[in-house]
Amino acid sequence: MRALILDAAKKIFLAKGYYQASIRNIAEMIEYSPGTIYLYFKEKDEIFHALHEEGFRRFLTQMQPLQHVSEPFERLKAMGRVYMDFASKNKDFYDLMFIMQAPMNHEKEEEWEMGHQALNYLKDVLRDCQATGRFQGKDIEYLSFTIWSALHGMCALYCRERCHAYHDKGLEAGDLMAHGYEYFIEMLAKV
Amino acid sequence: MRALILDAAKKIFLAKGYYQASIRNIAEMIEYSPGTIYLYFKEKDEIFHALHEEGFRRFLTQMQPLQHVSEPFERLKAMGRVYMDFASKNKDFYDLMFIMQAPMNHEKEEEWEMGHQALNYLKDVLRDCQATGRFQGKDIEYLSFTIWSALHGMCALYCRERCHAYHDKGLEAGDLMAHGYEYFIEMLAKV
DNA sequence: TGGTTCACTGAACGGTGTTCAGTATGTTTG
DNA sequence: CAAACATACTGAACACCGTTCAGTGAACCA
Repeated sequence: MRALILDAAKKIFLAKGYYQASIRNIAEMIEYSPGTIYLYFKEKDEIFHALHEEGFRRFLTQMQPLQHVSEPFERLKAMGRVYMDFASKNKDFYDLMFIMQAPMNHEKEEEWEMGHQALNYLKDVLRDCQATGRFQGKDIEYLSFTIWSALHGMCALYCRERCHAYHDKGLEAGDLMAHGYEYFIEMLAKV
Repeated sequence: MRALILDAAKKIFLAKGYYQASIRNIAEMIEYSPGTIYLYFKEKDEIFHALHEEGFRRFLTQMQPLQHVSEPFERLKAMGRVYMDFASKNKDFYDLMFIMQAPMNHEKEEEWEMGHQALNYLKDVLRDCQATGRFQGKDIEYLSFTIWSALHGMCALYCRERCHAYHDKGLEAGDLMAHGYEYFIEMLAKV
């Protein structure tokens, strides 16, 4: 039943966004009464959280294979590409995971476990880079934040349609993301 | 009257966010009935839009003086600092302007005029940088996107509380932003 | 057969954005 | 001065929302 609800919720959440999606919509889709959903989830946020986790599971699944790329900087570049790719192809999951406000209210910070794991992948690869002589003298915390931010910035502008600012130039979002990433990596390679 | 409504709306919007803020709240604050607000604004989105514009007005007001910094790369750095500063000190305006989803639905893209102006400030300073030999061979559109994204990324993670991922390390958001910016500028200087 | 448990319902509560017939206060005109 | 019109505002109503909970019916066990 939980799975049935989550499946419908996923469709509706991702199609309409957190606030436009309603418990009644979800109930209608699975042909149950709204009350039923509350037998399986304490509140709307809890459904959100379950999807949040699924997003991170997918995300980590795509990241994990890259741990086998041995050259650290190559690994870092590959991880970045996968990150951007994940956002492009799972716009709504990305939004849910990194932009939406809804769930963080309730101080459920312990549930960010998977987020920390993803961040650790990044920090690890940066440490490995340092072992090969890159990023000398840089603080891993600050550096990881800088890199994460640069990628997140592009993805967030994309997800929230701020790339339209470039539309009149005939530039399509995918192009922007690809070139933006390329430029950033070039900068990163020189630091 | 419009001003009275906007003033109350600003307080409530910025305190509660777009979706938590209600027309009834605003009406209550100014001691009028909810219906009255609809005599001055077609819908909730229109109030949002008015605030959106005020945000950009403030933003541009802080940017404008920097046009007098003559050395282009110094001007770029100063603009970046002002951008980050604006986001830190006007978190809610920043959210409204660059993250919230609400208003963009209605294809009111012509109203992004001020956004374009801000973006042009960035592109102009980049062209000036190129004239002094920096950023050779780089496309202004892509480069401006890369830079905007890097700053936006930090601000967006800050606004939507994703910096908490660093909290257990005793790192405060302001620190992260400052060092993240510093690192990014260092990278930019080398490209 | 009676009692208990379980899954589910749907009306109800207090909230939301939005509309609109109605009111009450000027202002203008005959 | 009175009648006609204009303006400013109200607040009940509509259709939605998340959430709760008394009640229903079927399944199981004694």
